[in-house]
Amino acid sequence: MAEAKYPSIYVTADIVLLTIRDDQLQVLMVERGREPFLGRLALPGGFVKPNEDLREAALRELLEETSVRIKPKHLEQLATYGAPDRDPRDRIVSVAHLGVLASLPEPTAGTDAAEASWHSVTEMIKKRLPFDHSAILKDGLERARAKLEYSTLATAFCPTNFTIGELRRVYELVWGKELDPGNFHRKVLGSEGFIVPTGKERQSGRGRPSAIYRKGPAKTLHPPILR
Amino acid sequence: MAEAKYPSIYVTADIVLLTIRDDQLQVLMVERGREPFLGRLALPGGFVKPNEDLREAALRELLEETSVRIKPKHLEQLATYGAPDRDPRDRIVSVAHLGVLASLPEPTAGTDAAEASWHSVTEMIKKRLPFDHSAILKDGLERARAKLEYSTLATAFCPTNFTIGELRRVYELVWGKELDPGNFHRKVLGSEGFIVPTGKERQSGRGRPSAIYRKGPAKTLHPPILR
DNA sequence: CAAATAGTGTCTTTCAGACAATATTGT
DNA sequence: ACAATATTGTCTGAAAGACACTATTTG
Repeated sequence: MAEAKYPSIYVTADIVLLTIRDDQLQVLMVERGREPFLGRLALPGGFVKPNEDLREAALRELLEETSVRIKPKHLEQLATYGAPDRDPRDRIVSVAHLGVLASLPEPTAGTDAAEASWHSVTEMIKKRLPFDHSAILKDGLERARAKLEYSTLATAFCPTNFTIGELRRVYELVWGKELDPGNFHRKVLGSEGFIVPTGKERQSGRGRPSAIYRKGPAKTLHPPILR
Repeated sequence: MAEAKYPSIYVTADIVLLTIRDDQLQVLMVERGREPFLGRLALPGGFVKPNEDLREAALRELLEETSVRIKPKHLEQLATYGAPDRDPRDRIVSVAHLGVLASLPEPTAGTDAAEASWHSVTEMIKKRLPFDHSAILKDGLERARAKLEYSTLATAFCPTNFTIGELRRVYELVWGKELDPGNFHRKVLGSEGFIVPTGKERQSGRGRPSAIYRKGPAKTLHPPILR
């Protein structure tokens, strides 16, 4: 093809990885190990290899740049950011991904050289992040918010077994507003295939024990759970 | 950065441009002028230039490859396709876009070398298109279908002035099913800022004359118009 | 018992969808 | 008058949201 006429472009895969920790919506960030923006907090990501799919690249970078061993329960492409000046040095097009994970047993961890750490999404949204990572994070958050309405994405924030109260907390933290426990309960159970009972009960804390559920087979919610 | 370690990748911008012509949902295709797949029908698109935004590239390719002078009323990024083997020769990542246009006065037209022509979406969906263009077209169609529900995208298929009947026809053709005229009428008028009356009336054909509307200021529909 | 959380019941409003009825034109 | 399209009206059922109420646990 036109190899000479069209100088190639560097392609990276970045990822907005969300989880809920300490009753907070958090995002995984890495401390940049090289210029530009050395030492600054940025979204994890890196160059796509010649024979690698975009999704693979996002997953690999997650493993390399951070010590996140467990794969995200959910991973989807978000959007591609390609403004010519988005990187001050080279022309780099970034294919951003959105990932969602249940809170890990081991908190931050940091085996490799790169420092990976969880941060409050609210705080990261306020900060000015390097490159166009502020826009990417904002878009990722909005995507997650929107998908809670009509998809079963919320279960990706939960461990295998969870209570309706925990699921509700996911919605509350991502949407940033409290929901009526009673109405939520009914809506979730009324949405075909969203969650299935395990038969088990109890769990933690004070108050009446709750039934324990697992993710159901549904991918989309009928009817949806609106913001 | 790692220029040596990470061989660059070619980036193209492709576009699924939809319109309604001859009471049919149609998509703009070009006849490929070079290998691979020389002579085959494919989605318009081409290489992103070094200092060009992705959106710009999509628009430029549309102008270059086809004689579509008028800009699409709507243009958004669809998704990025980057399977390593999606192009049999080089590693090419394609940032696909979705465009929507009102039916042009001049039908196909074809000034440049490349042959551009409108085709029934239904037929193109059935066909096996080169590269992964079948998947891209399918995704583009699904995006358009979904966006009719909660956005004002449908008006992008219409000229400046249109009747509710014409707007309904957009929904019917994109969704592939007939809608109740009465219910549609009420829903559209009840959706804040979707369309505004021009005061004018009449238009064409048989039957009671219809009021003429223009696109309103709203971007999203409250309440939505569900499939 | 008080506080906390889980879960159920009730009521009002909104809206979707089916379908009937009326309005106004061209043939 | 008839066919076609626009527009309005009526009814039923689903679901959202507010909120009261019951159930069951811990402290």
